[in-house]
Amino acid sequence: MAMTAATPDKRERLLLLDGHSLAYRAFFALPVENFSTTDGQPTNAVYGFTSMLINVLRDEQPTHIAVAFDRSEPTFRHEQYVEYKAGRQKTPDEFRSQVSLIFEVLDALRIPRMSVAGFEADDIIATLSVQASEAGMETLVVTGDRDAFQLVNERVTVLYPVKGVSELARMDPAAVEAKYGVPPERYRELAALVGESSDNLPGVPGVGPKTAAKWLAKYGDLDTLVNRVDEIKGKAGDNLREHLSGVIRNHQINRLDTRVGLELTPPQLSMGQWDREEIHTLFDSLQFRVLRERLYSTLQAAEPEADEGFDVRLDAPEPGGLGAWLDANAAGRLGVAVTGSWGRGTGEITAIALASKDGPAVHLDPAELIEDDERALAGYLGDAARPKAMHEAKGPMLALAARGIALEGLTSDTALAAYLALPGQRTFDLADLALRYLHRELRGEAEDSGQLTLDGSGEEEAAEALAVRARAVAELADVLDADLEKRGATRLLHEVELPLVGVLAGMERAGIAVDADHLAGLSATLGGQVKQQEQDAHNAVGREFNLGSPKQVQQVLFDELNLPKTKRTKTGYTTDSEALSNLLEKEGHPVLEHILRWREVAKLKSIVDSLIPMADDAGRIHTTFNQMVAATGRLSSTDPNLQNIPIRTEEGRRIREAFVVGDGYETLLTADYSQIELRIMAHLSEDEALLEAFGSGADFHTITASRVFGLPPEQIDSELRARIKAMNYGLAYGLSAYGLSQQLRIAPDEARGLMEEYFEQFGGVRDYLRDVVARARRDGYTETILGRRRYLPDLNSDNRQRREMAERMALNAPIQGSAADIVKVASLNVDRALRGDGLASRVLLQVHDELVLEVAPGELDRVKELVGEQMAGAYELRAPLEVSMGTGRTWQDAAH
DNA sequence: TCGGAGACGTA
DNA sequence: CGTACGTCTCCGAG
Repeated sequence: MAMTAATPDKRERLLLLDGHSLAYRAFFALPVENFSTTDGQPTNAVYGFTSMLINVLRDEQPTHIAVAFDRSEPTFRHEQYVEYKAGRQKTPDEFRSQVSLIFEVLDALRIPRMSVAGFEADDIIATLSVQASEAGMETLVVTGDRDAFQLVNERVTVLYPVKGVSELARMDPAAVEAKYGVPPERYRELAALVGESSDNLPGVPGVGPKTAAKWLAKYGDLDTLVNRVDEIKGKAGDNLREHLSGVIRNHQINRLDTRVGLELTPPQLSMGQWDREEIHTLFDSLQFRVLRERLYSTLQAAEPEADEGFDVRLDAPEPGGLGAWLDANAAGRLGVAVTGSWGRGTGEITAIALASKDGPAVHLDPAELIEDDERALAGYLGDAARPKAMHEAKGPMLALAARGIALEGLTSDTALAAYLALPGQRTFDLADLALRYLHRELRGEAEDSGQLTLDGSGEEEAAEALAVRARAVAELADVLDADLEKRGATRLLHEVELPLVGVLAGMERAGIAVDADHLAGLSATLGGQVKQQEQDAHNAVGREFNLGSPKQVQQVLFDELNLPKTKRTKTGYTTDSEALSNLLEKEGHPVLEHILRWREVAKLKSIVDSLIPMADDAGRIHTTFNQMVAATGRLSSTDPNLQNIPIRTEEGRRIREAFVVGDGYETLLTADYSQIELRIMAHLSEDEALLEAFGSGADFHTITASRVFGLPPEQIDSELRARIKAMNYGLAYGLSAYGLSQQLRIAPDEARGLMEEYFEQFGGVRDYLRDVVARARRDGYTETILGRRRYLPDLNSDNRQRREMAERMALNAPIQGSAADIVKVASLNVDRALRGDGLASRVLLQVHDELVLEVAPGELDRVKELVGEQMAGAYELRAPLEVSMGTGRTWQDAAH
């Protein structure tokens, strides 16, 4: 950390910021195009302000702090001079929407913000700086308003942004004098002569800082200058005499008031403890990732409660003594921490530590254990009756399984528990959770007391660090148990998420077989097409360009070919497939077809090429399922993502043909839920008409369409059916009439009429959707059928974009989340039933509403029956779940 | 080298 | 101006 002149001393140091002035600076310094959230909320001012704030906290290490804001009401200056600040441009809307976000940042950081009717931020700052000086404090003022220079003295320094938001000029008395030629106490007089256009305070024409400083130097002060104004010669002298009253007025108005009545005094402004959770949530929603990291590294030391670590005693049982140690120390739940590596369905353990929440710990290197101890360890880990807690157990589970060690008896996974408590978080770092829930730093106590020996090779430290993790997990598990109980998520954790860990590990371990030759063939075919389309596109334009660069595509289409502009994006005009298809229809330029086609085949080729090297020696691909990322409760799949393998196009489906049944198995089986989300919507809304439509057994979209249009089902053509199908699905996403009109390419009025008629028939759905949002607004969260919550604080945001986004999330979360609940229960039950019946068939993949299984020879009939039963019976909905299945050698063949 | 932006694959 | 994800590529900032 760079700390030269700014090295903190013992003295108390008050930091005062001018909120509006700095935010306004940031607003114009940072391009709004580059600083917006994905949902379009501009954040350039918040970002710049927060960035400056963090920098100055880091560099100046203040002990006290406040941020002052202007108010919209007129101030005493307006009373003195009606033209004060007249002629200012109206504050841009993009700026105004960010002020409340800045308030949120400050509130989360527990930084007091102050504003007083009738006064400007500068007056508050002036008052506080005087009071601070009297209290013996040093003051730093950060503002983009030069008026503050009048406050500068030995105890008050102004930090003035010079360019952008990253550099602050340190204005102490010497710096002010060097820049303006007058000492700070004369600055007001100089400013009165020069004027301030942004405040609509005109100065003397032709007089700049140079001349003004010269006069003040010659006459000593403004009073004397005014008294002897006749002595000044030349044009400047004439101007001064002519504008003398203005100068005197300026001098009165630019004086900062140092006697504003305030509720807090400088000693009351000490830096408080900020709320890590709030900052997480807020910065997540603002999409400030880098800033959050910077904030944490700056303020980590400022978390006063976090000065404790974990005091763990490490036992070293004799060889052969592990069993006895476990009998003595593992009566209750132990925390288990593991180092090693894992992924792609396998892994390796390098060390393992066990610790109860208040007893001793043990650290083991599995490679060095004698046989007795290894047996004792495996026996303990595999014993379902001996409770354990881990943090992110799935990876270690894979690594243990690779050693032939089973892991049973997991009664908590602290990451998973935290995910249920705070499903919107991005990460569930153990150190973060220890701080948040235990108010402790993830480190040993020895380090704290300085007893750490530095001669070791680091092995001891590593062992202690792992023991600390095990201990932290043990303690955290209890606290999270209590937290989940309060949130009503205990059963969800113990009966769904925890047992699912093992099922997912099994799926990852199994992997799915691929036909390498088929993939290679596809890659070659697609490669040829990519080349061809690229060539054709270049020929159609008459020059080469990079089809993979949206920027170059924009240039070709809109600058060179002068095609009509499409919808705006942050950086230009969109070239997405919808826009290009529209252009193709209207303009018919051949290059459009080639770009679209190129994108299609290039995408497919990239998927194929990414899969090829993923296959292991046995020709199987192992994805990783993430159980803690989706805010709604869904799983996600990475490395590779097997939940987005193409299916919509003929060529896409060719990729599905590459996923095949593996050696020793008879066939693949896919089983999926029909319209699970719509059934859930019918269930939750209890809309009689909708439930009846599901009960009738006929085509759901046709039946609902026939009700809406008042026609018999046989008169519902594909066009009418498609409209209602779009409505049916769109409702669960918070679709608007406008959105529907866009999708169906009909007039907004027509779409609105369609929605009205729909709700006429299915009023229960409308009531339910309304109610869901209202309840979420009141409670702060939505809930699924199994009690999985999603917290949506933005439902009460005063920012419309954010609020409406949160409303759509509130509509969708119970539906998507309940579907996720059901599929998870189904996965568990299918797996359990397969094991229970001693079958060798196994689940390989879960794709949101679909399971893919590999069926062992001779088991197909039993497996089909079992899967159908377990999936349909996973949850009793008022619109009963329906499952359809298909089998085949490949994933594609198994489609149905 | 990293990360944002744009595009696009799935449910 | 319809939710939830992950990955690829390009390209500018560091």
